Amino acid sequence: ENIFDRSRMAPKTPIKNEPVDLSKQKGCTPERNPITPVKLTDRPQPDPWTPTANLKILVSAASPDMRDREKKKELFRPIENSEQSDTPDSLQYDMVDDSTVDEFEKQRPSRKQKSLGLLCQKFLARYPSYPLSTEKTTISLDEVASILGVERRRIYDIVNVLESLHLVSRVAKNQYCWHGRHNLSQTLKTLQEAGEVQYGELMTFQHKEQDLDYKFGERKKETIPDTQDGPLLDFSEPDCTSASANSRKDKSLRIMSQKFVMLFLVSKTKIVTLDVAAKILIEETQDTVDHSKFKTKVRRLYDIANVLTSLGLIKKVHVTEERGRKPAFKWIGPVEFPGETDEPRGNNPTSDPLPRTQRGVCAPYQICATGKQRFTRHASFNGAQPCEETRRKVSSEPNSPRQERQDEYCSKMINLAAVCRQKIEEDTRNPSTTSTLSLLPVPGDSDFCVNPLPQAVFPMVQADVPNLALLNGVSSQSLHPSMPAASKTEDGKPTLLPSQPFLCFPSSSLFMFCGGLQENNLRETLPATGEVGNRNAEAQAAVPPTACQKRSSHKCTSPFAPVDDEEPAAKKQTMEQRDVPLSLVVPKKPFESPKAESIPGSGCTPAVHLEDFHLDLASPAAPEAADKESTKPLDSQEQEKWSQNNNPDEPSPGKEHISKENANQPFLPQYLYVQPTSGLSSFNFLFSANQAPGAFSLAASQLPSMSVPCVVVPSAAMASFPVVCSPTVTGPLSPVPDGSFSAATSMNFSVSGLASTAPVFIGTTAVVTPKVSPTPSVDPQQPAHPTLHLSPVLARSCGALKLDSPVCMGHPVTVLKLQQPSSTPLTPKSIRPAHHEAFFKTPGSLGGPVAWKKNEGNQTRNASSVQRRLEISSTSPD
DNA sequence: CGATCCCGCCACATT
DNA sequence: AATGTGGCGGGATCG
Repeated sequence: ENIFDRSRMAPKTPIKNEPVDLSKQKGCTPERNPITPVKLTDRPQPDPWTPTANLKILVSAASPDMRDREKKKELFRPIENSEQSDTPDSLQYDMVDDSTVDEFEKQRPSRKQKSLGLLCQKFLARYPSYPLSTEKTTISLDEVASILGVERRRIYDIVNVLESLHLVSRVAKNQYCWHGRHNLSQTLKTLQEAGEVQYGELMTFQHKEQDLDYKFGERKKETIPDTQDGPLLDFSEPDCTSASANSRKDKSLRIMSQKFVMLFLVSKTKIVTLDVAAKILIEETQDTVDHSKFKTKVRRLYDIANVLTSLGLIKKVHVTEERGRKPAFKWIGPVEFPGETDEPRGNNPTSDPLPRTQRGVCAPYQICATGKQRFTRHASFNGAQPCEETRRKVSSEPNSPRQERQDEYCSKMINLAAVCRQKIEEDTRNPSTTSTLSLLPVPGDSDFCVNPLPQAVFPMVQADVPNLALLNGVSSQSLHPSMPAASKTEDGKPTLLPSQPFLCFPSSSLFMFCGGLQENNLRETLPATGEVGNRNAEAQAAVPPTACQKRSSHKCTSPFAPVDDEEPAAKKQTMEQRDVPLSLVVPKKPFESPKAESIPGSGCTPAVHLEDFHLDLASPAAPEAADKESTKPLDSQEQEKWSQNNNPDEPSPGKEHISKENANQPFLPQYLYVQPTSGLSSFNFLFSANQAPGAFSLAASQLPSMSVPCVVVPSAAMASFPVVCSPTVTGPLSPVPDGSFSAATSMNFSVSGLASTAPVFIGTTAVVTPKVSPTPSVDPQQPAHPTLHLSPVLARSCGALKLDSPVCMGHPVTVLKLQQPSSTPLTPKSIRPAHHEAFFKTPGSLGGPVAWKKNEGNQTRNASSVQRRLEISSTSPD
């Protein structure tokens, strides 16, 4: 019976009758040419076309499932088919199915069948990924909607996302022009650049939010205003802006989509959790508060993610945390965008793939090519903003400025940090998942957007708290104890990253460092490992190669020394190039690297990585360790550079300031420092801010590597220490080998200085999985990739550390031991239990713990995760 | 029960 | 005013 109906229906009438979508769609389309389909509903359809029709209706009404099945079937059809032919055919199929269906009832694919992702696939199947330039394909929304059998609304969802990536552009009223992926890389590149910049802003916002939240209204300052501008503007972008016309509406989906993509591109790890993304995206909303809002954002993100997934740009993964697993998405699309530097952004008509003309309209969506322009507005930052160019050039830039920015910058950093952390956490949680972040890998290019700004940051922070910083990771430990070891692998394996320079911060405050990791570094790291391993065996934590901090370097300088500003651009550049990885040194002793040991190393690879982040905290006594690290000589050159830059800074200021509150000096801009809130005081995190999207694909993909470098510094200790930055730098470009060494060296370097004090450095460990390494990235020597992976450090261990001395972590570095390790009792509790909270807080948040708590309550989300970990870590320590 | 996310109301934009 | 767009969130479904 059904069959009949359908057959008939299809051709003839549209489905009015049926409530069911299916029918409508199919049937309708044809008739409806007029584009917008009217709702079926409109007509209530009294008469059933056929007897069967009635049945159908009944059925559908009765059992949604049934309907679903039908739909499913439709869906099932090969996409290709679906295109045109479908319509009619589909009916048939359905019919057939129906009969069978009953049987199948169980299945009821329904919902899934209707998923946006599937719909998107069908949609995409209709058009060539790389259409000939000559042909322009126009897409009629109505047509597509009818063909695909969905409401137009759904098509908008898809198209909006595609438009954000410039795969399509809107030409007119129901018309879109299909561009295909020709420009995708450019777009991504642009987004990446813009992302760096923007993020900062966003991040800021977040801070605010947090702060705000818990605080009473103290909003901090200025920030607020910015918020708005920031993000949105970007999109609006420079060129296109023209129209600012688009009003606000533009925003959402399209912008959200771009931002979401940016997050991926910016993050070292290519993984972004939904909640993190939502938070970031909410930025605008300073309020955040609403839970509902968050929910809504997440919903939208799912929509976007579905489309991106269909495009093959991301994939779903889960990051397991202590609490549970969190949904996350991993970027699987291209990471680097070679060639085109700044391509002509949309501006050039010529190049621009998209038809600019229309653009006016589109414009908003477009991304600003480079963030630069946008920056203008950011200018406030002070020129700091480095667009890519700037960054790159950093040298040119005057860094100095910035105080103002600092704040902003800081905030940004923080945000990033938060993000990173989460990622890390995530990774840690589920090592298995893979999710890791790959941080390091930042490509040389990756610059840190922020960098420039940074200097100021520190000052703000200051709060200080005492103790150490932790990394999350902890939880992971609990999960897999073994893990830790892995990270280390100490054996020197690759894990360590050689290159990173260290930073030490005294004070409690958090700092952000930025280090870009460069590829080179990464690579380098590998080689280094051996050395590293030597040093400390495990310890090595420090070494994370990757970190490149180009910027950081200068930043560092600036911060430290008042001088910063002065820095010669040139230096900066150099520095940048070199990136210094930060390495943190942690007190080594403790660990014996339980982890490492435990893990035989390589074996664990992936998992390990995840865990990676552990910090060693073991003994305060670190100095020795430091020494070890230091052992290696870096490339002199690089070091020198650093030294130049850094040195000045470091020496003096670091210590003091930090210790104090002043902190004006921002160290490395590149990293984020998170000041502990009162509660947490103990930990400080540093995250590399760098976007470094560049990370190339790591081989790792499999592995989750985190790129994020995190550093935790115990505040207390810090004071005593001078800041050390190891400039490890390896030239980014440079020679690989050097790199490795350099890293090491850097470490050494720092150490030496520190040693006396016995500061601790913590490096995030970058663990590389041996296996992983395979990615041949470049030179064999540089197994680098692997290096990329950082291992998260465990917080607890940190905790321990903090006690004694300050710790510095270099993000790229691997941390060596982390947690658990035997010796260290990591348990934080002993150390300072209270503090964890602070962890992620933004500097602003300094406020007492209390405030913090509030936050939790309110926004659990933001902080919560981190905090949780912390807590957990503390508790869990194994 | 949390994660997903379909569905479509309805406001705002455009014609 | 009609129609195009698309924000938004209830609530169903999945896992």
